[in-house]
Amino acid sequence: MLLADLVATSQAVSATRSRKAKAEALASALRQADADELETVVAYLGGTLRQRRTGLGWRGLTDLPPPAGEPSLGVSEVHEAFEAISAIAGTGSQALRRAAVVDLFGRATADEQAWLRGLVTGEVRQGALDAQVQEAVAAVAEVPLTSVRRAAMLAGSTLAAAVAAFDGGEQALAAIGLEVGRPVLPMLASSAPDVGAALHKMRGAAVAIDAKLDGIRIQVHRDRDDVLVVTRSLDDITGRLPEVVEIARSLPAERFVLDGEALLLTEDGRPRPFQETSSRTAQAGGGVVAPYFFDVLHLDDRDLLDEPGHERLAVLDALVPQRHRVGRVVTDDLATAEQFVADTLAAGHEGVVVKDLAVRYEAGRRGAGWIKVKPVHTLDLVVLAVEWGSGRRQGWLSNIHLGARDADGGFVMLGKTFKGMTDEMLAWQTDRFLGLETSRDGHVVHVRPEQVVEIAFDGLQRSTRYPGGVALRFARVLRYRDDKGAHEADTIDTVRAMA
DNA sequence: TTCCGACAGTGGGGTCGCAAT
DNA sequence: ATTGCGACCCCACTATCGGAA
Repeated sequence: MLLADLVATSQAVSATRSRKAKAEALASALRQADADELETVVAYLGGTLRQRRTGLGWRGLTDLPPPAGEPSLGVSEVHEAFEAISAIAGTGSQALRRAAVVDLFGRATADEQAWLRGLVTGEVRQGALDAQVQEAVAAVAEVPLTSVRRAAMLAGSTLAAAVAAFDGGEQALAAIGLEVGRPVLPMLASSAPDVGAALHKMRGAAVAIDAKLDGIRIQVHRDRDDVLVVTRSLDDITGRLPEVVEIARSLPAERFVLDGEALLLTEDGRPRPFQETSSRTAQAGGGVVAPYFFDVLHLDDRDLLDEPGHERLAVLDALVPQRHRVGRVVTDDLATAEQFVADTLAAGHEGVVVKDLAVRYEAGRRGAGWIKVKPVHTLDLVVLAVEWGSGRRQGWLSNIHLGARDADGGFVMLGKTFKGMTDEMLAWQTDRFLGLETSRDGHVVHVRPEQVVEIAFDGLQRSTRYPGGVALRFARVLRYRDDKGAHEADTIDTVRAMA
């Protein structure tokens, strides 16, 4: 199969908004693929390379050679080229990598170059990724979609599920189960503004409320002496968390899979800021990053994924000592729930996760069974500049620069945000900020600091990037405030007092 | 007919290691 | 020694489609 066929498919997928039509287009490309190139085709249709890291990014793909006039590259040929490039990563030979890139891209047409660049940077943007590919795989292999999805979650890979579906059909898919030592996509939580709303969504069902720790999500597999620790994206970080490995080995069982959070604590048991856990997790030394578990997926040849939450928690409590579990309360009473939230926040944690005790462990899903609740802070800030958007925001001013007032009438930048804007707001702010424009610098439009915006955020973090030494975490727009002038915006002193 | 779950897209700040300067 | 890039950690939010209610 030619790369050009894949690029044409991707263009057809982009051209329609119908998800069914997208899946149809993906399926017809799958039907054309030879058996020996199927894995590459599945990966590429889903917008991902088969290599975890290539050392290439947007910068490494500027200054490309002139494109070829006619398409000639085969799909497998492209995969082999990226294999070679990936092998160079880590050897330190930039010149070799550059030569390989020039060779590959020099054989690609202009369309193919652009598409390959998107593939490398993860910006294929065809309105279809894993989920649509799974749909196409199910259609072509003539197996139920639910079987493909389930296998993909349990194998931690759509590619593995696709291979099973094509090789052995529904039987092969069904044979993919939870395997100790093979990471599973973690279950995720949806969110609610407060515990009252979360409990309401549970419709009176019995719930467990867990403390939400602000660390690194970990999945820990142990098979006798073998321990594997992976992150939310299933990266292996076993070597960086020796304390977690030790604790896993100390638990009274031979084989298990645990879900939890790794977190750096101070001597007195207070959680350290996320930045410190992150730093300590990226290297060794400098304090103990301990695990705090909240779920168990497998214990000594017993799969627990399909057991209800209350059953899994009973197993967890029997396996893991309390000092390595997250704080938890089981209740259906709002006042008890609110008290637990207050206590958890007072202990320095990020928030809570409300969990329906009846639901199974839905690997890879952001289900309604788990709902996170975190407190939100707000500030009235002034827009200092705006950036032109890309993709569906092309032609709109999108990403806004935020500043707090300082003592001598100036402003201190605290970060940027593009979140929380409706299309209507994007249209309005494009017009508004062009009216306030003072100068341009690349894709940045500087404006007179007159527009006040109410910003929600999760907290403040230490910053070396911004002049005030602090930055907003997860900033998003709530609304523009036309009832306030810039002189009434919050000050950097107010911000520092919050930190 | 309306509602809502799941997806994809659009980017944010911070951390590290590594190579080029 | 400093800087820029790539790869991952943590993410929130809106628009949209299509099946569920």
